[in-house]
Amino acid sequence: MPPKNTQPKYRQIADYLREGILNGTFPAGQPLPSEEALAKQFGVTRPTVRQGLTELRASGLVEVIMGRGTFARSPQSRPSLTRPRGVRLAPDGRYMEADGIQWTNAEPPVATRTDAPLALADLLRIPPGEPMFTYDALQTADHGRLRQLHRTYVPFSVLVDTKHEEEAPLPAPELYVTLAELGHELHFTEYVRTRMPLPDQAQALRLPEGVPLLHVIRVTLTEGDKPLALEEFHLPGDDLELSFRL
Amino acid sequence: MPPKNTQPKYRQIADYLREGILNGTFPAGQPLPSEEALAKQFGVTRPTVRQGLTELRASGLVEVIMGRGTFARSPQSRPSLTRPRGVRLAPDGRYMEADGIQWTNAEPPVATRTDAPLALADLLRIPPGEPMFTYDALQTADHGRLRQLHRTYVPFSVLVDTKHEEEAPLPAPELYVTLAELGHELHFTEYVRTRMPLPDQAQALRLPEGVPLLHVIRVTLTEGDKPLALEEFHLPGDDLELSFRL
DNA sequence: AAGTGGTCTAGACCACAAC
DNA sequence: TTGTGGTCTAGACCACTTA
Repeated sequence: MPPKNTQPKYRQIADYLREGILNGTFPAGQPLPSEEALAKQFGVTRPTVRQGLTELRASGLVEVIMGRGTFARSPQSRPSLTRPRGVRLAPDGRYMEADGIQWTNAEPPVATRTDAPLALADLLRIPPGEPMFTYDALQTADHGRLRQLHRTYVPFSVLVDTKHEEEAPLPAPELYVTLAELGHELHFTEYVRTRMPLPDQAQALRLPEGVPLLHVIRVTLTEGDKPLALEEFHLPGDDLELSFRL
Repeated sequence: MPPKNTQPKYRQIADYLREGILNGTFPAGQPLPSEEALAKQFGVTRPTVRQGLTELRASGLVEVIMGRGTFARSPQSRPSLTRPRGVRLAPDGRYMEADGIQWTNAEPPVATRTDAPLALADLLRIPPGEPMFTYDALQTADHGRLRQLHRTYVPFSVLVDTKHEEEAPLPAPELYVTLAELGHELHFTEYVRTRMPLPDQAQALRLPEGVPLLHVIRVTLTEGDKPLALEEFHLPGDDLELSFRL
């Protein structure tokens, strides 16, 4: 038996379209041929065409607008926004993000208490299960065009013998002032990961199909590298890059 | 007419399975019910079940092994590897990656000349179209368990009046020595992006379905912030995180 | 051999957008 | 009204894995 070296039809269709999108035959923003037209062109039925298109959607190369058509997305172009990561200490004792973005909470932030899951306990060097103050916020800027999910964790143990023992501290950037007032010189480490969003994350961040998340964990440390607090950021992976000075 | 508030069947199936994966009903590494079983359970046909499973695949929650079944993937757990980003200058004048990983080229690296595309010309502050030395390598470490795509760009203009005017310089880390010998004190900025891989990238990095890429651009600069060279890294987005000290 | 997922057909009917 | 994509059926046959 000769080896089978033919690709499945739906993949040939996907390859044809991807090729066209990357080489400019199907320019970004322009509609692809309709599913019906592709079915006729390739001599297959519509479900087969759709199977190919599903691949392109999952890889973010294509965007579907209901009732209008399937559109090529700009692929590997430059992100429109670069966010320098860092925290600056102003002369007045306040802290500012290096990117200078002014966020507002889309909804009132949710303050709760969480027991530290293993992964976070590890980064905070506290026992798993230790209670933490938790802040949860969906933040927007630039009239809703920028979005991020922001979560703050402060272990109870960090705040014993302070006025915050019973009352939740404010989230960053005020949190940094609170921590600095405990007598520490703060510094920060960030951990960057990526993954595909869950449906609720995709909705909150208005992510198109096939667009991953950037997941940033920022740990606030003392000068002696003792972890004080942890923040989680979920950022849209399209049209955004982070920059770090090494 | 009452508003239609029923989810499509395939999405109900996807939600049911995703829920089960996240809450432990379907533990990571364990097989989900077969497509046939799910079809019977939900009273639908197999294509409908598969449409739901396609969603979970694209979001990386599920892995399919041909002939064996569909398996839950560990979702948001901690990555097994943290790579501190940075470059260290050893006393002997050599440079080392902060993560200490020793990479070997899976295949001989490909040296070519490229004309600077707009996005890279911008970061290197050279005119678009200026020729650059280019190195391309698929690197592995830890017996092939770690993989990264590495590309180096050095504009011709940086190397005029040096012995490398005609002969391509070696890629990093030797490149840094070469650049330092031009009399510069080097520093580095990294830009982090994410996106879904193209098929060839997914294959080279052995990425499972639904796993995004980390795309890191490192620019080597003089003490006066003049860009000298640029490297691109494509890293698997699962099971890996980058860390940066701010 | 039995069980799994992979590919594909040939339709049907619906929801949405533009004209 | 027409054209687009969205959902779903009821199969068929194939390829791969395990026993």
